[in-house]
Amino acid sequence: MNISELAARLQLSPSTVSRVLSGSAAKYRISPTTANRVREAAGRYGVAPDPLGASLRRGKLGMAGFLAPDITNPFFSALARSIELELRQHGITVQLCDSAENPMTELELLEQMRSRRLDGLILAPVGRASPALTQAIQSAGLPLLLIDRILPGLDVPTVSLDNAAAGRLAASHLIATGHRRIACLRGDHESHTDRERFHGVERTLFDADLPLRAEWIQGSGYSREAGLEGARKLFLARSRPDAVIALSGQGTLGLLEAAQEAGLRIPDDLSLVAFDEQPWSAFVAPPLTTVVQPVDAMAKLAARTLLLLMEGRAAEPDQGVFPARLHHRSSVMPRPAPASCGTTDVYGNSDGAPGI
Amino acid sequence: MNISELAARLQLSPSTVSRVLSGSAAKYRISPTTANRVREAAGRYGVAPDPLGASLRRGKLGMAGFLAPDITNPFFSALARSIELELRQHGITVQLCDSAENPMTELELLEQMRSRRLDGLILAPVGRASPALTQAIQSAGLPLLLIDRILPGLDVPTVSLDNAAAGRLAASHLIATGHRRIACLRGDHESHTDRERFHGVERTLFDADLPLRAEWIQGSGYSREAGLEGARKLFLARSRPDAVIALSGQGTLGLLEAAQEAGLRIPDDLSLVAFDEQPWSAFVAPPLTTVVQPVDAMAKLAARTLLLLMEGRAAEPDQGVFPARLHHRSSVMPRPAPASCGTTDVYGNSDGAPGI
DNA sequence: ATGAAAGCGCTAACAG
DNA sequence: CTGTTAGCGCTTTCAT
Repeated sequence: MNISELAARLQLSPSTVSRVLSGSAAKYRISPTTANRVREAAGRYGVAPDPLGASLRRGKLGMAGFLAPDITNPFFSALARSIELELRQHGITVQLCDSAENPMTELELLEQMRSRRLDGLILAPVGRASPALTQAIQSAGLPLLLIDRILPGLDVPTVSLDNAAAGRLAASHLIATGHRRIACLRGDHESHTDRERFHGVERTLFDADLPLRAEWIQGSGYSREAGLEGARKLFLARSRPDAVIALSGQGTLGLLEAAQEAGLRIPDDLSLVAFDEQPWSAFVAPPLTTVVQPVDAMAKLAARTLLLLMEGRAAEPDQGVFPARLHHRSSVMPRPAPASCGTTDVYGNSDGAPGI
Repeated sequence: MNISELAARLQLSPSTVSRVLSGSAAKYRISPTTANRVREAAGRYGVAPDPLGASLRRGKLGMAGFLAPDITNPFFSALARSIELELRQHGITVQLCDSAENPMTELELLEQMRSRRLDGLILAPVGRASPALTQAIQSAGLPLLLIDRILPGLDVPTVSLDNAAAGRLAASHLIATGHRRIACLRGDHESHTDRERFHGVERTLFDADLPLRAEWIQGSGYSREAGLEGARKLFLARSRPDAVIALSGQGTLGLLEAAQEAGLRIPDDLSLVAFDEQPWSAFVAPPLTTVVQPVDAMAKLAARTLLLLMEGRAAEPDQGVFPARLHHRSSVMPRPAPASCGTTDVYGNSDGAPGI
């Protein structure tokens, strides 16, 4: 039964019933008697306004979207949960979508959400800034906000980590603990996030006069498989690194797998700093020193900013860059300082022997 | 711009444009000339039928829902991804929702989806079978299918693991490897899933004449925190078990944490079989022997069955119970058989000394 | 091969 | 305080 039918049964006009049921009884000064009569009947027959009709009429859906690149990644599922919580508290339902790290899917989904006239969208892009995507975003015509992986050159409010600083943080820690042969397992090179993190690492090593050999830069992609493949290559490097920074959470899983395959012990053979704290970070062997993002704070800011945007207000600028923290555990083993300025190799593994 | 405006510009009626754009040009024998003219203009102006209007008119949304109890749990996020993939291939968008293991939220979300007139719903319930939930499901009035956690006494198509058999599988393995003091870290006792798994374990131990002390049954809830708390109690047991079966994936994380706290070594001090293969199962210390569910097959069947249901056809009965497999890794350490039938305690830990 | 018209269920402007 | 009316954007008879 719908509002009109109920109205008929009550000998009232649909308007009146609508007003009561959509909570504007007071505003229209519906008599308490009528209001109660309506509410009672609505309850009894299980009548509620059909959101479809209401949305069509109002031009509002009461629904925002969150499009994540990988719902399987704890970072994004945590983000999703927090965003949903925050938005729901403000009466906004969220439609959660997963592009599975696939730019095509992402584009389709984006188009879908646009055409469904969502009231707003939080987008954590796959990270590949294609013209099509840029275009789709710019012409989306709905309040939109980017989170985590940034698309540069796009004038859209944004919530993200200070990725360059995070890269520096990881590298500095490794340097401070005596590592001198620091490798990097990257994510998707085309993503701004990865580039910034890498840039931070690179810069820090450079400033410390430490080499960053080409064979120490591996990995291309955010998947576990990409991490596995990259790490395998890394472990085949003729000159073995004494530490590695893994720039992606899923990639770290691949690294762990490769290390297992190769019989490489962490941190004895190789120290590891891994991006993204994960539920299991403390329990793998060894417990991982991680770069942790303030997921909750980021989600909350994103949600609130979107709410603002949806009200037509402008987002406050520059609130959206968060600092990373290091969570120290045992995947980093301090290395003794080299005897002197010479090329002495304490670990005897710079002789070109392939790693394990 | 919408269909009518486009029609006006083309000097056509909205009907014609609608017919072309919704793919029924052939059916109505629209002349190819007109059809192409429409398509070209639609492309140029970026016009597509507004799903809202279409849905209202058709009474169909082209959208199904998946309501998961914990999107943060890899099992459910994997499920979500597979379901979405399958459904999207059939032109159905899926709205993914997360009830965060909260029955209230679940109820609200369910009500929402009902009122939004989704075309179908796959529900992985939190697992607590309240009358309100049962009622909501029965009166949902949309094609609905339960997955993973079953609500008994509800005549609804269902896809699930053979949980009792899975429990038996885990217990038998432990018995076969010489364990005689087998504990169980449960999930939410009110969920059918947990009960069945536990029942399988209990029954197997009983049949093998093995004791199952009350203090060896701990844990109540699917969260990691619940697992932590339960495991702590377990490790305080006056009589220490030589193995534990963890009935929930998130709970296992808590167990691992508690073991770490207590300085308990797995599998030396305690063997572990954990439910739900997780991305990290192979990398924790030690790599975990897990009970694995055929997630993909389950998701596919669920999606296909829902599709059937949405076409008004009945689901085939009894296709929906899947067997579990054991993935052998190193968290189970074979125990030597006791010398004889006596009470000899090889590990010297039945003397009532607290765990640790 | 196309158009006119009705109506999906709702709400908001306007009228009383 | 309540009703009337119009129309959100679309699809689908029914007509031609």
